[in-house]
Amino acid sequence: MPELPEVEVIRRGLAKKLIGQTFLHVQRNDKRLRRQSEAAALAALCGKTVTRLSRRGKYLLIQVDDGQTLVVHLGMTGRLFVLPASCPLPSHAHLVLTCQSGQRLVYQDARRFGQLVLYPAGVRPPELAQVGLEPWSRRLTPEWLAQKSAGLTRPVKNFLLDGRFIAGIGNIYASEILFAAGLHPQTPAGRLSRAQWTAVIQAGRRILAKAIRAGGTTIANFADCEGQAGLFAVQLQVYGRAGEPCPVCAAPIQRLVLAGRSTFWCPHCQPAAALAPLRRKSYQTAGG
DNA sequence: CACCCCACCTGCGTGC
DNA sequence: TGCACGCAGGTGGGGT
Repeated sequence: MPELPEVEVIRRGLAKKLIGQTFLHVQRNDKRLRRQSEAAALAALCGKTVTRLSRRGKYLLIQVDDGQTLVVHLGMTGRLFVLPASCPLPSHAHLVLTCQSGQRLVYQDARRFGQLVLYPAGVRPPELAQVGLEPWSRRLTPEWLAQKSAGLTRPVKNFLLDGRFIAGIGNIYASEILFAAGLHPQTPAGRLSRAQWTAVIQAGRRILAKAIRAGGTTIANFADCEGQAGLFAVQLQVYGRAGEPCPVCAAPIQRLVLAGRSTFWCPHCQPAAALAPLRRKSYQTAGG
């Protein structure tokens, strides 16, 4: 689930159900997460009313009326959903917040790569300081990306996965965005032209927005308490499709591993020839 | 610095 | 049926 679109879909769904709800009971199991507050600290949510749900990159922020903020990260397998009182808890339910309506907010995470940290009022969560620009930020421009990537030789795929630059892009959408932008995933980040960065920004915004819209149909399943099985109805063009024909040109989709992560691309639509290192020079001096 | 590798976990699909 | 293995949507600490 957990790239920006999925977190945003969850945020919107939870906002409808949780804002104004008061937590009457806090239940935390003894399994460690990647980052966590102690169970005793989480108990401070008891009696507090949800005022706001926001998102920063892949982090979900649940704010309550005394100013505390529960910062949630879903890791690889984390899920957040609201269960009717009658529904049994699923396995790997690490945090259960019972509302005055009887509904329960559940954090479930099989692999436990996620985070549940409660910060007091006035404290700025330090992990958010590392989060880069939101994809729709006005500050996200081809010039900004050119500056940040100047001199970097790492593949542009790895650059997109580095949330300190653009926040929220994960392994699936990195491949999808580069396909839409017509860029070979191994292109050195520092060699992209201004036009290529523009294509990355535009493809990124379009694909992420489309995924959010598609994910909207998914959250309803959570509401109906059948959230276990195959969720995201996102139309993936290349991810996970090695050997299948490219939806644009029918060439077989290729798979390669970059920074230890599966990467999918079309050899015809994303030719390595797009490297064009010559074009970079004038652009680098111009773009700063 | 920049970059890569790997650990952190459980579950699922595949092939023997 | 059982088991070993590879793979999985993320992050960040540590090594090169």
